[in-house]
Amino acid sequence: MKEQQLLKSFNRLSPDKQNRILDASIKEFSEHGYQIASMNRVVDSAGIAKGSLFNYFNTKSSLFIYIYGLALENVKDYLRTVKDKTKEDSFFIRLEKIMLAGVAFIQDHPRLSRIYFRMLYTTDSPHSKEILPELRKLSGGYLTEIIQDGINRNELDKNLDIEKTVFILDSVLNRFLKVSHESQNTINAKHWVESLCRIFKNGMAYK
Amino acid sequence: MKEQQLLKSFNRLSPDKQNRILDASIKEFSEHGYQIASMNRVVDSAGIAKGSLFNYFNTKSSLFIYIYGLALENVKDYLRTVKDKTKEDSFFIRLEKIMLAGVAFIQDHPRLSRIYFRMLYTTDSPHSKEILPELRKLSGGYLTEIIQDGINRNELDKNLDIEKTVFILDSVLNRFLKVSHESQNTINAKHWVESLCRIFKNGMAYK
Amino acid sequence: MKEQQLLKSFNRLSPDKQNRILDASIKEFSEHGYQIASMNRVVDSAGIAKGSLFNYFNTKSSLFIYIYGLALENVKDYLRTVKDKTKEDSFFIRLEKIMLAGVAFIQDHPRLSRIYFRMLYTTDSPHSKEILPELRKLSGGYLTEIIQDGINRNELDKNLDIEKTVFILDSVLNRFLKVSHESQNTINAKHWVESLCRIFKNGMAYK
Amino acid sequence: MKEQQLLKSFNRLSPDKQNRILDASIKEFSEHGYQIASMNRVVDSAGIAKGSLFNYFNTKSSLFIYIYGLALENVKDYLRTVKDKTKEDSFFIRLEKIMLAGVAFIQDHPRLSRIYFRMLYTTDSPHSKEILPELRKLSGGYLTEIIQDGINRNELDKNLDIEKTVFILDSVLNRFLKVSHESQNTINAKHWVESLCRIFKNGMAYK
DNA sequence: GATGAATGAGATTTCATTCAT
DNA sequence: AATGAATGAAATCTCATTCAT
Repeated sequence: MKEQQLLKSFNRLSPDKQNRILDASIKEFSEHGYQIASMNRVVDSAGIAKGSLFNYFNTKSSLFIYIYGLALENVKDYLRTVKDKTKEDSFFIRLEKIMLAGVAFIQDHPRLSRIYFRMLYTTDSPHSKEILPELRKLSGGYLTEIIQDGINRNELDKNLDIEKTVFILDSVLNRFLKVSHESQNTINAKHWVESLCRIFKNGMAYK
Repeated sequence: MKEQQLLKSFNRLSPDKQNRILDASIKEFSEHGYQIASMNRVVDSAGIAKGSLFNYFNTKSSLFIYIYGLALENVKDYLRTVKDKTKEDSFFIRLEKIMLAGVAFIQDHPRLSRIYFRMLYTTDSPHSKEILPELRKLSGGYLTEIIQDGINRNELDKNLDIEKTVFILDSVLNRFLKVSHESQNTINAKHWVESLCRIFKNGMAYK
Repeated sequence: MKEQQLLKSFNRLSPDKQNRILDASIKEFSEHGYQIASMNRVVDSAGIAKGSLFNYFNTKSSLFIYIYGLALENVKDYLRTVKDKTKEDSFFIRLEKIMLAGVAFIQDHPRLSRIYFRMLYTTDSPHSKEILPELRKLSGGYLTEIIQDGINRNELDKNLDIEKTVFILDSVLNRFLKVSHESQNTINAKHWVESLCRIFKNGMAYK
Repeated sequence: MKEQQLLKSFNRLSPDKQNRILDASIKEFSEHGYQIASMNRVVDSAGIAKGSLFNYFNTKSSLFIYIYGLALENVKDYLRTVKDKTKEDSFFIRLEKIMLAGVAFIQDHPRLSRIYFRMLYTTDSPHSKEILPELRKLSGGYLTEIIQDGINRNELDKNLDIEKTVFILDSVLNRFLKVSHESQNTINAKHWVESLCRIFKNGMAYK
């Protein structure tokens, strides 16, 4: 309830001020991670008083959680959108489109992406113990649905161990997006995606 | 040369003291990562004077690099050993054994493993810009050799795109070991490994 | 701009607190010079928290520069005042008055004087490479004007090498003031000044 | 007696080692002054054990005093030599030669010169309270003799106030040498010396 | 005589948070 | 609601000196 009130307080600010604060916070957390991020730098770069920031967000931790929530909302939106858009595609085409949409998302939201990747790979944030499983469950559930669709349409092997298949796709997808993020999209994404999906489809064994 | 002298200085210490310092440092870096790791805590937990630690390692950064080097040596040893031991095995058997050996390594060296995983996934360490590619090259080269062996023996598809295959195996392997590390080996590793390799072998498509 | 803000921050303090901080800083820098001066001692002697001092002045260096600026302003004021007051005097009378006014200045501002002398003679301060020439130019320009006045009024030798004359007067003046400062004004300033000026006037040669 | 023993201990070292230590010490004190000079850097740069340096010189302070004594001996030698060499010259010629010899000394011994100038102008060394008057007395006595010679030969005004004349010459001489030292001898020393001496000789007044 | 490991005080600076105005 | 002064703990690192070997 208190928290609610605080956010109300933040939400009542002028959009311009809200944006300055969000920009500064996203920048800070994406560049430094949670622990090293500095509230001092946030207020300096947002051009507000130090006390004000603590009026809107009681603690550094709660500011972070707010920012993290934003990043998560964005990711969820993207996942939902791309799922809907590819409803009619066959499984492997759909997978390709999902991966390429991820690359595009990273290009459009580099700093939010960085926060998202940090959450996936570090443990220095508040609630990180709860966040990581939450994220894994999110992408796991998502891929499970896609795979189930593929099975239902007779595009995937009926005897597939779904849990392991999800694991493989999730691992490769995340790593691919991370590399794409780190390399600042200089790789040929389309070619990579096609090659990876071909291997998923056919396996590696000699035929 | 100066560096050499410093390490000499550390190496001249009694093995007991060396171990106390290494234990404390590994613990600190594995629990907190580079930036948050505290030299104060290291000296407290090693039971030495603050000045002494800085006599052995000029800076926090150089202590970290030393510890990182240790972790890397251990990983390299393990990789070499398991490759030699599995020379005669067919590709997918070999892959299974490598993965299971990784799980065993993590059980035996939980803190070094954590440092290794940190290096793979964070960017807050000195030289991390150089370290990550170095590690990727290490595991990439390793897997390339294993795959090439498999192709030479007609166990793998001759038309495989090796680079992408390495990418897939590396992603899944790392993620699997990371999960195994995080879950403290409570999962059924053998079952997982078999299932994952079966999918690698056969692919996901309906037949 | 940031600097501006910081000074604002300091200027907003109560005059009493400002003075305690200035007193403590001037004392510290005048007694120890820049490098040995200790921010710890400053906060202790000013009776403020360590963090506070760094709120007002980001760094030791910027505190020093502020204090140095104060000293410089005081010196410039004194120079301007005494020049105006002695407009009508003949050259050597004027010179005497300037020197005696310097002695008085030192008596009134012993610690600022010490900082000023430190800047003239040491190289351990930030920007000291730029400061020394700045100070030399200040006193050089000043003396040049005085001398030029003397020449215009036919009180000084028309063939004087002005640059060298400035050099001589500057050297002796500074040394005289420094000695006066070190001896805590126990010498007979008036007598010294008269004697020195007589030699300047007549030279040393046998006539 | 203890001190004596220590120096004996230092003097018994091989000339090579002595020189390495002296070089390192002179470098350190000339670059940093007494307080900032670091015994650690001295041993590093001399390539000896830390304990050894403290065997030869009990304390940082006594090392400094030894080095300072060296610088002083060098200066005294130079003063004696140039005085003897110019016995036959008339006063103002002699003065010119003394000044130019000073410039040459600085060129030959830049680091000892720096230590000497530091002693003249800073107060951060042990015994600096006693050292400064000692140095002033040294150069004062020296100039007094030279001036007295000039008076005896009827080259200088018999009514000169010797004390003040010494003061003027000492001030200008020191400042001139300091500037020469700082400018790394890029000024035209001969021209400066002649001009300065001409003014000393004739005075500044309109004739 | 030579060595260098050991020490702990002290240096500057950053930090999240509080609270009176 | 907004402000920014105040705080002291904690960070990394340097230092001259001692002393057992």
